Parts: sequence; structure tokens; C-alpha cells
Amino acid sequence: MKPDANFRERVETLMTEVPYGRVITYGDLAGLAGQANASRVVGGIAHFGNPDLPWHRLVNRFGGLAAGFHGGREAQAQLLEQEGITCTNHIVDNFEERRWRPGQN
DNA sequence: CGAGTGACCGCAA
DNA sequence: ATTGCGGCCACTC
Repeated sequence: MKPDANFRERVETLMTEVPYGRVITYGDLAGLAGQANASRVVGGIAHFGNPDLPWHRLVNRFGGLAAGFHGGREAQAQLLEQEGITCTNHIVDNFEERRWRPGQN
């Protein structure tokens, strides 16, 4: 953990720490970063912050893909499939089982 | 520099 | 059961 790092640093770090073939929710990531109610910030950082981050591994509380922004919703589904994650109707299959958690390498 | 927006979540009425 | 509102931080214009 990096207590001195800003919220963005923690979010980026956690996002990068997400293993291959695994997904996480904005709320969970925000909570892990220290602000469970700052889920919006996670989305903002993921989009404007660092394009190199695996933002496609971020999903909403329902395990669904992004809310339909700059035409990335379909791209996200494609990226997820590349990681071995199957999506149906823009919803990650077995999302509950694929939900990544710190310590579950 | 100042103000507004954003890919969300949780609770209340 | 459904709908509406508030709230946090960072980034952009």
C-alpha cells in the first residue's frame, strides 16, 4: 500500500495489480483505495488518467461493462474475451467468481 | 485560475 | 417495488 500516494496512485496500482482473467468493480476498487463512496473517481481516473491501465477490467456493481461512453463498451467486451473472460449482453459471465480481491493472487 | 463533468454506489421516500 | 437524490476525487475545458 502507498498511504502517501494520492487516491489516483492507489487506484492505478490496484488496477495494475489485477491478475489476468480477473475483474473488479469500481466500488470495490474505490473501497480498497480508501474511499468506498468515490467509485466515480475510479471511473474518471480510468478514463482520463492512464490509458495504459487495464480499465477494461473495471465493471459496475452488476458485473456489467461500462455504461456506454466513447464507444468503448464493445471494445471492453472484446478485451475481456481476449483475457479469457466471456461476456453476454455486455455482462461478464461468472462475474462473482471472476471478481478479484486483494490477497487472491 | 475557476467551474463543471464523470465509465458509480448506497440510501431514502 | 420503483424512482430520485447526494456524495467523494480527479481530470478537462
